Amino acid sequence: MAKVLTSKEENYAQWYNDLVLKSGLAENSAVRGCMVIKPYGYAIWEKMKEELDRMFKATGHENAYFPLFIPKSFFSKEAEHVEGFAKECAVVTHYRLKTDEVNGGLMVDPDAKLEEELIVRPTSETIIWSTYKNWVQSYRDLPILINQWANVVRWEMRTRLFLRTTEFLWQEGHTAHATQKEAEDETMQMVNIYADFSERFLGIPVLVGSKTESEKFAGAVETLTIEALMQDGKALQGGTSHFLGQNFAKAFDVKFTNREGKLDHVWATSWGMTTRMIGALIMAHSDNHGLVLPPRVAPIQVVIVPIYRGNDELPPISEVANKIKDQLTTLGVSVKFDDRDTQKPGWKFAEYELKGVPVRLAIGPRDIQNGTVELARRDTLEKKVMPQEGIASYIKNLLEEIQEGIYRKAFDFRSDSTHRVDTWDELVDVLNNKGGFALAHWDGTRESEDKIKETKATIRCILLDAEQEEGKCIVSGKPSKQRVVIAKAY
RNA sequence: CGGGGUAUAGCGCAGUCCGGUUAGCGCACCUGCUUUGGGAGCAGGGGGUCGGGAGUUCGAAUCUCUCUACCCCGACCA
Repeated sequence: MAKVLTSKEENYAQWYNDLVLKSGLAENSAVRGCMVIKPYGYAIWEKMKEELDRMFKATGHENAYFPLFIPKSFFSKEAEHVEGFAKECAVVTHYRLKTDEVNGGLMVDPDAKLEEELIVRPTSETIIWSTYKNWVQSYRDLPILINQWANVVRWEMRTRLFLRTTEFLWQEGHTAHATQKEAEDETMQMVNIYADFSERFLGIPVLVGSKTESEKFAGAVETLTIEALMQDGKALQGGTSHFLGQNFAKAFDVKFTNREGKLDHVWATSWGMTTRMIGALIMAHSDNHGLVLPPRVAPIQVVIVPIYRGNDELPPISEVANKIKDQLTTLGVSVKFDDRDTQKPGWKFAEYELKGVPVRLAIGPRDIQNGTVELARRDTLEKKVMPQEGIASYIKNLLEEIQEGIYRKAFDFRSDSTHRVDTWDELVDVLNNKGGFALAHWDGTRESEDKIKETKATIRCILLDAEQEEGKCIVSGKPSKQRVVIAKAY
């Protein structure tokens, strides 16, 4: 096979980039740091969206939409929030262009300067909480359980396709509650939804934990996260779910009368997952032949490739192919019959491998004679000849098996890449030589955390379900009750 | 924002040091024939303001100045 991808072993970052481009998921655009998501990549996003949306609605959330622009003054209301986002905001200062009489072309009309600049949202807490203020007077108005599908802009220094782009797509949930407990439960519920989605749908095992003080969301009391492990041993933060306490309610003066007739500030959460998860999906499962997509997110689950010479051989093949396609469609499987005569079979095999289609069927004259098809699995690259009879239900089951197999493989990789370390030297050894997650005792101080950061790794999270054990901080030697997860990350 | 690099056909590159025919090569594209069970072969063909601007020169992809864009490495981040 012609080599179109740089191998993972040769250069992992290059492999990733090649893969995104060659498989047709996305490409860089004319705009710095912004990508074009191509149809195949967008189809994956639509699948993810569809499933997440279903999960949100099943837990009582509704979709709404808030403005792209946020008045600058809104940002200054929550101190930590400003601090966190001010450095990466795109700002609208004018509302009109005019012809440049001197240099030709267009120029910003200096007479069209805005009274107050508008920020292109990097996240919507501020505009949403300024709105919620008008929606809440009584505990009867609570909870508010809203999600929005949107694009946001963060002016990052360096960008990478899907992993970090200036503009990205995401969903952001913003809920308001009458009690602390209810908001905390919501925060927990949503991080668990992300974990479930990631594992069951994307086939990516995740650790669920809380962020340290220094790593949490700007303006949050607590940030819960899901952390996944990529094949190069680096961690990637998936979704995050924030317990915002009463911070935003206080900043935007959102008060309500509770059951006891007393005035109180509303309790808040926010949670989000982004197109970055497509990057995680790619890096978690794919190989040197291309993407490996779990069946549940694959836009095409089965592709049928006819093999024929001359137009006489095609009709009987098409007949069988269409029959199998219909059977699969009835079972809810998405199928593409690629009968283009502009590409050869070998070309198509390579192409669908690159695109990560889970199951490929090849049907040629031999199969017509014998009543068979050739079935190839993308995840294991196994091929075998199967009878046409009963192939649809076989594939239906096989897709489940593949979904499970992909998850299992990622899970085993993570297990093999998770190391308990008890000394500083062991930590450095894991980070520099082995990669993956290091589980280590930490004394909970900022000083020790900063020391860990000098290795270029960070504390990814404090596991929610970690076992309690006596230990000593690998930095300070001070006592610690449980281990935290340390890794280099994207 | 610091350090390094790049800009020549849709993509990837050579040519630039040392100025001089009509700016090449691979892939892709188009036409024809032969092919089709793992990215086909042969023949023919199309496609370029050499990133923009200014300068030096008889002559600039090549030298000088300038602007712009992008990439890589760091600090920031989902």
